[in-house]
Amino acid sequence: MEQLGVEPEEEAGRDEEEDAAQAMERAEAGEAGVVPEGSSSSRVIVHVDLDCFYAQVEMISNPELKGKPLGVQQKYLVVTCNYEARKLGVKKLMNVRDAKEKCPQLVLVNGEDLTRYREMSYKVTELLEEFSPIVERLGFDENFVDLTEMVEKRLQQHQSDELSALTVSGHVYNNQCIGYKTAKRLEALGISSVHDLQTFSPKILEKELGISVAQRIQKLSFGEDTSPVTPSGPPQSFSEEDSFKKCSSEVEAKNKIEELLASLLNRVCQDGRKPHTIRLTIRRYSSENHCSRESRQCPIPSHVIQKLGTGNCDVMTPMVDILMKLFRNMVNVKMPFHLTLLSVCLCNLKVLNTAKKGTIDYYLTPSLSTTSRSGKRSFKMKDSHMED
DNA sequence: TGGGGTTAT
DNA sequence: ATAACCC
Repeated sequence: MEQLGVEPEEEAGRDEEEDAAQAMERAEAGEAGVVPEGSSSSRVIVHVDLDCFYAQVEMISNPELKGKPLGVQQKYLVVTCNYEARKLGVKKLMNVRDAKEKCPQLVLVNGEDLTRYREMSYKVTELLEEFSPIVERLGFDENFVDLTEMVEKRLQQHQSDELSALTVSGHVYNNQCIGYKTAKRLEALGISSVHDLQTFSPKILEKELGISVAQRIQKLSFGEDTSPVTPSGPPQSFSEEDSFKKCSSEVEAKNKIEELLASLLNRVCQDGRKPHTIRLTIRRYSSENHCSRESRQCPIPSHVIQKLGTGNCDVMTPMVDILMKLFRNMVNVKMPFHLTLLSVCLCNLKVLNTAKKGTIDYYLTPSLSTTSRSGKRSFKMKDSHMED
């Protein structure tokens, strides 16, 4: 086996940060899996998966909720719930009506505003980054930490003062992942179990799914995942969306877009980097094909970018104007329309910098090097003079 | 089915 | 710009 993974158990009713810290302590204590014998390819990766994260954040915010069956509601869905609620039959992504029917005592809090969840989520990631900078986020509540280097260092120390080999506990991370679309295609090939996939002809699978997907999922079917833990760093995009039963007029749309944009501007202001692209996404009402969205994006004019984060200058107006142009590009407002979702995204984030052309800093600045992978702690920016 | 995110094409 | 994936 190339890789061992560990999924630390979380404990109910604890502060999320404590959970993460305890998991790491256990990993440090040697409970994480490691293969000492020479194989240089073996890695130690801890998977920290927080259960019912939103519900836990809510219980920390309001301790009176602890001990009660609690669900977090977005629109008419209970997106997650605590263990008390689960015991009483509430499931993730359950309809509010079904949940109330199953569990009349269920306490519901609204979780449509993700601000506090997002903040707590990054606190957890930052905590894990103290152990190793190689932390990859998956959603708001999962982190993968590559502890290979840390463990190897400790192993060397250990070997010098003790003659024993370390005993290893921990289990192979069980990867049963296959997305919806791929699952359908596999089923059409008669593949419905992990075993089916393990024994299926690699050649035919490659023809069917393309070499990249085919080889990857077949390795996964044997529990082998050699993909690196890629440090997530700061987010690549900021977006806010709102879904609703019906939006059928331009003014209505504009009001909602203004709301979304206002929150986004706060977030982007706190981040410090500047978005160079803006995108508007819509979902049209339709009986079928509910999943499909359409979007339009465009560069943010540089004079608008400069005003970002300066607070007093009105950046809303020009940006709303841009968004409404994108809107009318997608929606013929002279015809009746029915939208069920609007989303605004600010992306293509660039670090502002003091680097002048021709200096060492200029060439060392990630946002100016061609690939621009928004450098995080590797390059801390100082004062923000601008010369974009 | 929410309100986010990422990468590949 | 979209599609597919993740939570």
